[in-house]
Amino acid sequence: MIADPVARIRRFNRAVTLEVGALDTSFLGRGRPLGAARVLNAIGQGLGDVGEIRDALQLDSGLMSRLLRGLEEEKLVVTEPRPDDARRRVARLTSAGRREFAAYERLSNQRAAGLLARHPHADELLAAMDLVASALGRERIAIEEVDPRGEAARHCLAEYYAELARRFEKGFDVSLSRDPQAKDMVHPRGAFLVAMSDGLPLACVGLKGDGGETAEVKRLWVAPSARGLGLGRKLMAAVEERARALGIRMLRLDTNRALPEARALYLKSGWTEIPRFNDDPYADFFFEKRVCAARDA
Amino acid sequence: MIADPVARIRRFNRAVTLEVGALDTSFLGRGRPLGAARVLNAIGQGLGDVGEIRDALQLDSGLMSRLLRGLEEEKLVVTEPRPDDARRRVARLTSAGRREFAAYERLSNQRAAGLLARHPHADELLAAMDLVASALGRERIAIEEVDPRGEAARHCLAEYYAELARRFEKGFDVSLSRDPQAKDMVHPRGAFLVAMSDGLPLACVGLKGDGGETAEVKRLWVAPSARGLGLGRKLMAAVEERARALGIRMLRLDTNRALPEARALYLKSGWTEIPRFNDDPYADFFFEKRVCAARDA
DNA sequence: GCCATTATCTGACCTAAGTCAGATAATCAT
DNA sequence: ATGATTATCTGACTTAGGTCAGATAATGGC
Repeated sequence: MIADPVARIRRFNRAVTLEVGALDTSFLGRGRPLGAARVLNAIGQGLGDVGEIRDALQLDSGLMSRLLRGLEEEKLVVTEPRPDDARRRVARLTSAGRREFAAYERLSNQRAAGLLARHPHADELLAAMDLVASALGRERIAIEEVDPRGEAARHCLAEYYAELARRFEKGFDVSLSRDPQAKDMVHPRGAFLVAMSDGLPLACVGLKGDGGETAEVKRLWVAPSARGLGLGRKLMAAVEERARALGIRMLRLDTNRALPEARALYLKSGWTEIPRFNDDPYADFFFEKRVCAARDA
Repeated sequence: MIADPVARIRRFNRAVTLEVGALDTSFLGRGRPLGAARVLNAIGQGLGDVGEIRDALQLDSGLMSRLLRGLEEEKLVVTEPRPDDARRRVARLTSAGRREFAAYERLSNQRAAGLLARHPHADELLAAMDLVASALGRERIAIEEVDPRGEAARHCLAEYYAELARRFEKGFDVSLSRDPQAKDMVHPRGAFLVAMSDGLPLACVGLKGDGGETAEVKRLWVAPSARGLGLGRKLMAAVEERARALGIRMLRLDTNRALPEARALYLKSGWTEIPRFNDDPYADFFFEKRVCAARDA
């Protein structure tokens, strides 16, 4: 009873409400109501269109308008009609606005850093926070196609290689593996997909093509804090879809015996085991799947 | 940069604000503003004194008074002066109030249960939530003396035995260990202390005495989600203090080689290793510490 | 018994947030 | 060109939450 799951969630809610409540009122620490601070923050994050901000913050149009007027009176923001459609207006920060936005950012960062400094095992705390945030925000996870040399992809790949090094019996050295060139994983030969959750990349998969009708699926990885959310399955479906759009007819992949959950996923989602098709020292199992085929035929 | 700890904490804050914000407005789901719902909830939790509620919810006395009048008008609450001091008033729920309180409880429980049901690895999510809640609430962890047969103690001991079974090479069977009688761990022979964090017991330790000047420290355990917060050290200090108050002059304990962190704690906090003093099959190391001695002498 | 203290309540007032019905002006479809 | 649609703004109004200066009444110390 005392460890009743529901009671534990409610304890979590109380703990977090206290902490996050303090965070909200810290916005008031700069003498501006929360609503105005939120709008300033949204503009600082890069939102410009008034309608966009309104949607993002779920504000009534009247309220939005007034908050914007207030920020204009403070000379933190200027608005102007959009050249291509003069009904819409775009807002941007003045230099004073940028200073003020930076001050809010600093405050938030200080609070977060303070929390970390107070906790002796910051790594575990962060991992737990990631897990909770991913679970709570699972409806807001979006699959995006990104540049495999960009920040999000590099983050995923670094975590992926580190995990292989931990899990493979003999460790993992990326230079021994058949490392695909990044240019084989960008349009129009291939693609690189990541699952983004509020700015944090949680999972990735690469599609490596050579311009022909066959391509290879590589680098499937899901962050430990996001396992169980079905991201592997979603990414595999997305990469198949992407391959179909690129005119690819046959997909292949290889995997290692130290990754049983990956093999289970492939078996479960329509892949067929085939004989070895390369000499990668880390590859133990080989699969293929035809795309563009009639469904369930 | 993308995995910058501060950015990750802020992502956590955003995810949780959305979830907890929805929770707050769900209080509005019963047509009552948040303030009134909070007061009703506080009374339902057992707070009676008006001043106590005011302190707990951090409300201005004027606002508190008005919220209470509102609940009285709704016939959910009655207040009366306290017999021993007629300046103070106590509030309690009417039967309609109890029904309303129960409805809020049901709503909260449903929300929590819904969250669990949506997540495939509920255990890990709960463990992560416990860890975050314990870290955020570390200033609000209190050490209490409890009955070793009570709910909090039984919860700790069950977790403790389960952990020993996992970590000992040959498993753990409590019947083989020299299990102290509960009556040896209550006043005036001994004590049982738990560290409580908002209703959840996070750690425990027992002091087993026989009425003489020597006693034994047993059953030191810290929940995995609370390790690194210094609770082990705090409990050992508290149990020493408690022993001193009971007139005990010498403490002893034994521990197993599979628990290196416990041994390190004893070595670090002034315990002396001594020869085996019992035939417990699970004991590998033995320590003693003199209490009532001059500090650092 | 008297006075300072304490707990609660009341009235006056304020700000933040949000709602809603038009007003205004630009754009789109025909 | 004209009427419907769209984006934003303005004014009037409401509710929630909160502050503050006394009012009221009970208590405790002397």
